[in-house]
Amino acid sequence: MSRSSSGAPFLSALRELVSCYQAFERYSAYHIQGLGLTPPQFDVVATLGNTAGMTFRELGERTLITKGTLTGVVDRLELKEIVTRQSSPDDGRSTLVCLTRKGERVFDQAFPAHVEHLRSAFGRVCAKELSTLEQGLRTLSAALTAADNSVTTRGKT
Amino acid sequence: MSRSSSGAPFLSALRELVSCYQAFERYSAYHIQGLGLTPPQFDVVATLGNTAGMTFRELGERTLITKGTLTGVVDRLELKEIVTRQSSPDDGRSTLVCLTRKGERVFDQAFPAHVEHLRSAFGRVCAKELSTLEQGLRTLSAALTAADNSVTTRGKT
DNA sequence: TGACAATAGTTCTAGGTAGAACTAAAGTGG
DNA sequence: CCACTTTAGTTCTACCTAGAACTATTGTCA
Repeated sequence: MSRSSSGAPFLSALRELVSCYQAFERYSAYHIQGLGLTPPQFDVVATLGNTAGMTFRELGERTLITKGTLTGVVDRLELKEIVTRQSSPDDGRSTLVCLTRKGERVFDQAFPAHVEHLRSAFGRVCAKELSTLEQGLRTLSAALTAADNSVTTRGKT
Repeated sequence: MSRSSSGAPFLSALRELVSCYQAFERYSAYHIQGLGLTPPQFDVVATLGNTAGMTFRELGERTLITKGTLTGVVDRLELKEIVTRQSSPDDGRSTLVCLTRKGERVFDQAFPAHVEHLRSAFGRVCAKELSTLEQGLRTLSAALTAADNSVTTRGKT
């Protein structure tokens, strides 16, 4: 999707979106890996922080990781003794994922440090510009979602 | 990286960046998979289109796919008879990747269709807003790159 | 020209990804 | 109460991913 010279003006905005996202991922992942976690693992730990645990379903909704993938991510966090699986008392189908004591320590140390890491990049952009950017992204997201709906619902009425 | 409520204002811009990118990926991938290709495979085909072929190195630079990954992507395109590997006449180390005749047909059919698919989403956003967005993304990319450099070069002077 | 460094691809490892098929446990409606 | 449907997780397949180690070739320079 990294097209170069081509006839359509919107493609250059698109290229910028992709490369900005990749720059963020790179920057973020660099720090997270220094903590001994992968980005999805960090995402799970950050989501479970300061909660009493949650089901796979809930965890998947918040992290945007699909359930099949989540099984593996939680497996590896369990091996590292950062989370545990506990069967839900009120629903025999669901499993609660909770931070262990060690997991809480990881969260308390890693989460603020990561936010600080991000701030040291985002802080270079003035607040006004950041909010304009956020608004533009919102508009584009909406356009993509709208276009997506009008394509994927073709004839499903 | 999909943090919810938290103390820092820049996190909401960040969330928007991630979800916008994901919306784009979803929208784009949906169409590409309808063509029987994966997004990286399409990226390779689109890059090779209207060229006489290029080396793995060049192809990797343009698609932002690292060489280890590229080997596998090209393997699968070769199985589908969309590209071929040819050893370079002037450098015994390098391999040229070229579209086959079938690959060219795929390109001619898929590439304009995909640009059109994208236009039907991006066209919903006015040109002015799109260009403001592009500028904001550029600024943020630069901030991320700058922050990245000042972190990864720690003491490497 | 002969050691040594750089470069091009491949291979291997560990992990993430979606989606489909599967199992078990709840709900639901007759 | 029993079939039927839905929901929760797991498993499986096929793919992408980076990065490190490896092979083969080429360039360098003394």
